Amino acid sequence: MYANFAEEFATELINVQSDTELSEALAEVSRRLGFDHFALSLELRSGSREAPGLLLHDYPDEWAKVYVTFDLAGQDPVRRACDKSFIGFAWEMLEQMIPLTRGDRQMLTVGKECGIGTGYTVPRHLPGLARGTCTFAVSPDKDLPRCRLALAEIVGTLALSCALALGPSRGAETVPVLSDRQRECLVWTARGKTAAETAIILGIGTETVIQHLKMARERYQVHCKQSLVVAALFDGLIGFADIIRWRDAD
Amino acid sequence: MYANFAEEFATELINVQSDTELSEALAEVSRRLGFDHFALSLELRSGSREAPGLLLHDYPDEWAKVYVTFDLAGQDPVRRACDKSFIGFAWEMLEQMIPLTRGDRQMLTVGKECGIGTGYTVPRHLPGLARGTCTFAVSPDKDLPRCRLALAEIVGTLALSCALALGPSRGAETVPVLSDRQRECLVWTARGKTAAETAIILGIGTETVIQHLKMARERYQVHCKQSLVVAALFDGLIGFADIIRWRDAD
DNA sequence: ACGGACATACCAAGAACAGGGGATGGCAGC
DNA sequence: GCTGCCATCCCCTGTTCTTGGTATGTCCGT
Repeated sequence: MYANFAEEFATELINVQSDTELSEALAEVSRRLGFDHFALSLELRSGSREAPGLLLHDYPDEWAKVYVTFDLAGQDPVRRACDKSFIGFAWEMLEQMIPLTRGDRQMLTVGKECGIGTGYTVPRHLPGLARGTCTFAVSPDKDLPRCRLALAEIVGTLALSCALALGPSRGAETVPVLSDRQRECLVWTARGKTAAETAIILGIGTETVIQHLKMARERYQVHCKQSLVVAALFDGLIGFADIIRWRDAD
Repeated sequence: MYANFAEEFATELINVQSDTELSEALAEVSRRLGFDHFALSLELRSGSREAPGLLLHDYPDEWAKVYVTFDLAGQDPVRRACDKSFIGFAWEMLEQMIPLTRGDRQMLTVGKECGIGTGYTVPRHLPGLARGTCTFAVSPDKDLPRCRLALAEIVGTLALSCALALGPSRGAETVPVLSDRQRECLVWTARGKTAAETAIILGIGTETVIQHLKMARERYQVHCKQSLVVAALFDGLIGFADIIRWRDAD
């Protein structure tokens, strides 16, 4: 029976034309897989304004309200863990994936009180384009249907692909391009060097370094170092490996 | 059978300790799925220096040699398509995903001549950390085993996860733990807010924000904001999702 | 009940940076 | 030859950060 499950769902998704249809399909399939709730979120990075993204779920109203009003998305440990894994993960694994603060634990507890026990979240990223998650959750008193997690992985991936296809046709993506020198300055900055230190390292003037960083900030339309570093990291212009190794060496 | 296959493979991977073992496991599983070849590549983010990463495959020598000597990786249409999809794709879909140049088509033709007919590639990204693909291919005269593509998706994902785990052993490291308040300040800082702005947002004094950041820097043993943000991002204490959305909103 | 971790608040000196100007030379494309 | 982009350097003003302190009250676990 499971053999065809994924294909069935895939076929179903081909005909999906709207958010609502996708939502209904997901609701049904999550029940059939033995879950009580689903949540799909897709954030598109369109350079422009229009609110890019999609959030479909059938979480209890209470939880949804709490989540939105307190802007818990900004401190959701599940979302953070999504940046660490290629594959879906059960929430029990969170502790092994990322450090949990007290607030994180409390958040999970509040979730339980609102009817979300534990879950399995499928993370997907497209650098510079989109990031998405698809979560399947069960009520507090229940366990995850372990033998269906592989299916959940597939179903989640399919749903996210579908959501992506539903989104705005991605056109002129303007990923800022930095010059080599700008990038070099940026890397050293990310490594924690000051402009003056960077200047010595690169053998140029302090002012020049500041100028490069200034121009880099302009291109990324941010106005401070932190944001610049974060943006460049996210776009893949620089990578952690470029930086982290230098943490003990400096 | 479906569910078990994936779990079997997953169980097998848990015991994998080295590249070679992973390679062998992949070779075997790809045969069982009805493919003739596999290729797994994992690039860990480091723009420069030694290329840290992993390439496992059992492609014909001829093709491997051509691919490497002409540095075809830089112009591989399959790799380009990987930046467009959450889910694995059959190479027949390439045209619908990205524009194919003449060179691209030629490359696919040469591949065929070397014994690689068509394939299914599973792409995965982790912003700032890694980028990986797992491909299952068949000989020129054969078709993809359509009904096993869902399994290939799972198997590919598992293999990539395994490869990632094999990589930089971020094992018994003492990851600094920040208090919730410290983390909040950190998040707003990463979003590009100054201490004063953060203070207003959190409804506390500017000096207090500075104090929190001070203590956070101490715990991470860094002495500037950028490094703090980078370190926290790398450790997963904060995630890109916490930050990026706020780039246009500020 | 006590120590420890946390949140809050303040002070002060000096370094570093953001944002605003200009200015020069090199090099590629049209 | 002009234009545009890049790299380099310089100045200035005001703001923000870093780093070193001190101090109070709360909450939690043992």
